[in-house]
Amino acid sequence: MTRPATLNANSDFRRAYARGKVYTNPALVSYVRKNRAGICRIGITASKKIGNAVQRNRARRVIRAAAEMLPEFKSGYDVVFVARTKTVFKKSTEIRAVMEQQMISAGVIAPGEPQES
RNA sequence: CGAGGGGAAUGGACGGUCGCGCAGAAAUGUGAGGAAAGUCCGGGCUCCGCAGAGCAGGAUAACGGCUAACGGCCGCCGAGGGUGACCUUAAGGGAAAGUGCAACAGAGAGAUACCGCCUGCAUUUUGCAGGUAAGGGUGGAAAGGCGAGGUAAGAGCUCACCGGCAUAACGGAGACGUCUAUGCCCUGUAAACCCUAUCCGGAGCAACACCGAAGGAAGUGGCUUGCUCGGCCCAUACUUCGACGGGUGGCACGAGCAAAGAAGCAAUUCUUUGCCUAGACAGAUGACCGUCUUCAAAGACAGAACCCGGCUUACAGUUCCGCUCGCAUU
RNA sequence: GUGGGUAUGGCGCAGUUGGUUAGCGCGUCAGGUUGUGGCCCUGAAGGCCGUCGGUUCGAAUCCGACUAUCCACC
Repeated sequence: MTRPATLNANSDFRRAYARGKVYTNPALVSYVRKNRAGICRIGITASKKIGNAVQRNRARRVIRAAAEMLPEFKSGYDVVFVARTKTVFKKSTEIRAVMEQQMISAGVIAPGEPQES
């Protein structure tokens, strides 16, 4: 998928945490919520618990690279990916497998679609 | 061969595919560090204010130099540590301006008489008065140390020697050193108050300027450093709400980088030539693969946020150049 | 970016113009009391005062560097 629109506002993140569906894994946590904008937006967070600035940047980049390897998301969803401590030590291909499974469960991507990469 | 000490460098290299920030019409170019970190100092820049003055407050502390400046660096002296190479230096102004403190122990902590010694009086063991800091004991520290003279016993009371401090002379650019002379109010503490010398206006790029919003609403005299004096603007001013909001600039050509030469022990400075090398605003570097180096292929510490000079702290592995000590051999 | 605070037994806190041996409450352990438990009484253990270094005769206290954590402002 191409690089989508990003979530910026704190209120959007709070809405996703409060009302979205949660999918957890030791390497990645995903919050999915429908929006009314008609487009798909993605937010990535890496808290101070992850580590220093290098490790937080690394976690964000790995998650972004994993998302770009997946097929196009259905429009009308806000997706928030939260990095965890183990995300830093994973490769993007490992994150992609976890993310694909979570997105299929959420119905954001259809199962069995051919992968772009 | 073993042990150690100093200085310098590197922080995998090259290439391919997909993707990202910035510049560009496009092709394409370019894209994190030695510490970008901590924010401990110093400066540039911007605004406030302004002929500003004083007090308060803060910082620094041998000497000479470098620098835009510094609490930094270089050189050098003193002190301390090490057999040595070398290292540390908040230990490096003033205790002889003044004040304070020195618990416990001890008789007594710049002030003294517990034991002791000596003298006198009373006198039986002893008691009282005076003198005394040589000896005992306490303590981290006890009148600078030690010897002689001297004395009733003693005492820098006097003298010689030694240490410390101050002044003078000589050498040195200076800190300082040397020997000599003279004097001495010779415990420690100034990371206790303090004194001396030097320096410091305040705030920070979320500064600041402009555009837009609605020149909308409410309130009040306000600004100038903590205080005082002095000064400035006066309702077109200031504060709050609107508004933890939007956009543009500030924003990268700079105390810049590289090479060569010159001055200097060095820090550093000068001259010439060449180069342009991140600029985001929720924030750009990721994924996969090949070759080489390697036992092994990335696995150290770590991500610019206005910009520089330092300091401090973190750091896997590797390389290079001097030096010291010990043992052995020639 | 700027400024400030805190760190002391398992927990919550005192103690900082330097002084001998660092206290308090709760908790823990042992004993007593009770038919048993609680309450209560008695006693004990548990601290290199966040780390490293310095000043001093002597540092939880003063000074410097570092670490962790909390807070405020623009």
